[in-house]
Amino acid sequence: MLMAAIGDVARLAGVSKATASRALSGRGHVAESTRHRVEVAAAEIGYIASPAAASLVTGRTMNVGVVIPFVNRWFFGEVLEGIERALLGAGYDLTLYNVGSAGQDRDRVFDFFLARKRVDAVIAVGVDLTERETASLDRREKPLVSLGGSGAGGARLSIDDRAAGALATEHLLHLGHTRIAHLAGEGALSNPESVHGCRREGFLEAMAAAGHASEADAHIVEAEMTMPGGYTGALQLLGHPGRRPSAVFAVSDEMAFGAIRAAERLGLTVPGDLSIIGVDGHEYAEMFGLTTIEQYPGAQGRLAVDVVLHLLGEDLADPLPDSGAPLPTRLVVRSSTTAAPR
Amino acid sequence: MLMAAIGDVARLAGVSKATASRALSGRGHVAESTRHRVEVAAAEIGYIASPAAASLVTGRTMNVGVVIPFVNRWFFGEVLEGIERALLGAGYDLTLYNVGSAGQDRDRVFDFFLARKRVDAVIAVGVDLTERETASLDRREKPLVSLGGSGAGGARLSIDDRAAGALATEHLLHLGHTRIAHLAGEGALSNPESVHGCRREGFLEAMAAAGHASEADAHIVEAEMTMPGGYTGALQLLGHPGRRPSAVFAVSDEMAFGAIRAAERLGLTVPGDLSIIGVDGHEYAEMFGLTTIEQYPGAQGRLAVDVVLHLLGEDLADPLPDSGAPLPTRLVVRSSTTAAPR
DNA sequence: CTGAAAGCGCTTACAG
DNA sequence: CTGAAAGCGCTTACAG
Repeated sequence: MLMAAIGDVARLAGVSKATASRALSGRGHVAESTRHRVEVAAAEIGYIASPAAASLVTGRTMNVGVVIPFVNRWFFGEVLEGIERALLGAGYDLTLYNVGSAGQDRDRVFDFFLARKRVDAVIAVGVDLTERETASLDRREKPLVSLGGSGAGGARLSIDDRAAGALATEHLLHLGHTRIAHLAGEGALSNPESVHGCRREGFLEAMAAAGHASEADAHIVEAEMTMPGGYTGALQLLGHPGRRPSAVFAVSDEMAFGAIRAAERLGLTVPGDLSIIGVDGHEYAEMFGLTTIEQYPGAQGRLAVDVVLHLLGEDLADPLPDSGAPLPTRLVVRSSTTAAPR
Repeated sequence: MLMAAIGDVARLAGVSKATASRALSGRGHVAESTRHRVEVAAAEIGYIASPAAASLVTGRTMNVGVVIPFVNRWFFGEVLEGIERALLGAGYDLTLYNVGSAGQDRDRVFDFFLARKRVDAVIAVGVDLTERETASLDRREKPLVSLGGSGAGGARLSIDDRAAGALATEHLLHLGHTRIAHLAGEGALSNPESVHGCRREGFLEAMAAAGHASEADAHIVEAEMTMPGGYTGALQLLGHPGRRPSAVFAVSDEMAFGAIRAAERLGLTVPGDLSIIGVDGHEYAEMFGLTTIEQYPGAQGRLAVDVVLHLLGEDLADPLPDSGAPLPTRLVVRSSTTAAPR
């Protein structure tokens, strides 16, 4: 009684376990009256199927693993919430693997945790996957969807980070700025395929196209993609006497917020003395008056789930959008950018 | 071959499935040489046990459910990361249920997802649990640890929120402030058992003890516990002509950051015109120069896991600290608070 | 539309 | 120390 099994339901409803199973799962034909009797019986004794038993025979766990390097940075948190909601809605569980850069923990997750038959599929968020990692999932025939980040294999979803970097830069160029600095993410130079690497490329391209290639190179500072990272990086950029930039393109909104504070600390007004643009559409952007290239991480997470469900053979109400097309972004101009001082 | 079973390992090692199982799990006696042969065989064919099969017979899933209302607020994100790391280290999976205030989603999580035999235990973070919810877990004999939040049943871990609120207020009183406002969390008044409800109580107690009871009541504003919430709330508090407070106790650091920006926007200097104190020890606190009552959410998450493992009968290396004792906090004074203007 | 039987891949008494 | 057998709780061909 403590843990009613399907046999108990069957007995109470006066049917076989097979029929009870069919009635409850909705697979296979069952007479309407029978189904009703089974449902009543199940409700009466509070029957809930054992996922382990079901999984053992069906091979499906109704569980999706999510590999994500951060939980506490806005973009990642939003994606995670979007994924969770969509998965829950579809009756799936979400198993969280919070692992970042390569290392022991990450190997353990891929080699042990994900290799077991515990998840039906994997969503990797902002992870630069190694060949070994994708191959491992491939071998186990686990569908893989990756959102942002680099690596071959699996379905890939991402905005056009290079275009976003170029657009942000062009916005500043368009306002007449030429001394434009870039607050880049750590490893942007050494890892050009990464999200922040691509945005840096976009910055350089736009600057080169406008004839400021040499200017650009000298004005890139890499820092942690957080508000304190942006603060520290911007202090470095703005405190240097002489060639102070008149505009900064920050690779993320969180860094841009830090840059705003750094400017204020140095007595510079934004945007009077310094224009600042970010990328993300962070929920604080409005409060900071930040011009940014919005993206929609919550929707991205939900889309990743749609793709996963599709790969798992679930019928979806809505058709999937064009695969391969970059995810939507939008330039939102606020008060942190203005025309270059004459 | 694609998915090697324990029978394959046994055959290759020339032993029975029972022996292979014992050798691999470490339960029961196996000759050293036999164990070695089995391990070699398992490694050779890349054998990984099916958790579903094991769980079906042992009744253990090696999986802990975490119920958490936010992922993207600093305290919650830190707790979640702490829990994840500790669980992973102990070989457990973490299933994430991102549900907040009561509602359909939350009922579904407790009635369906958590009721199944899919998790061995539950950690609830910052959730005010209803009796029905704790009873449901109790009935299924699922250990429950809750961190912050209210509700009977299960092991409870939390800082002394009332004391934290009182201490923050006393710090300001000690500096000579009397017109002290409180930026409270939403629902602090209507839900006095909640985290922000307790901190509000502490504020009122300290103010009353100092003879400023009537002053206090008039200076409480409730807002969302985020930076924009703090910004909006503080604008309201500070923009009102006449009786402007000289100090603000914000229920969380994130709100305090918003209050700092609001003050600046209104042309007030911090701490010259306004002292501000928060609670949390947010990673941005140093950058903002914020005086705060630190707590240690990462360590809290790890501790919650220790308690859960203990309840699950796992032997722990370190003994558990006093149960019942509040979790540690520490007043860290920075540049956002100073003596009251004369 | 329904039931009897087999089987998913493990672990665990029970013998020896 | 090791093995044969039973069984965890489901689902799914296979019959009827």
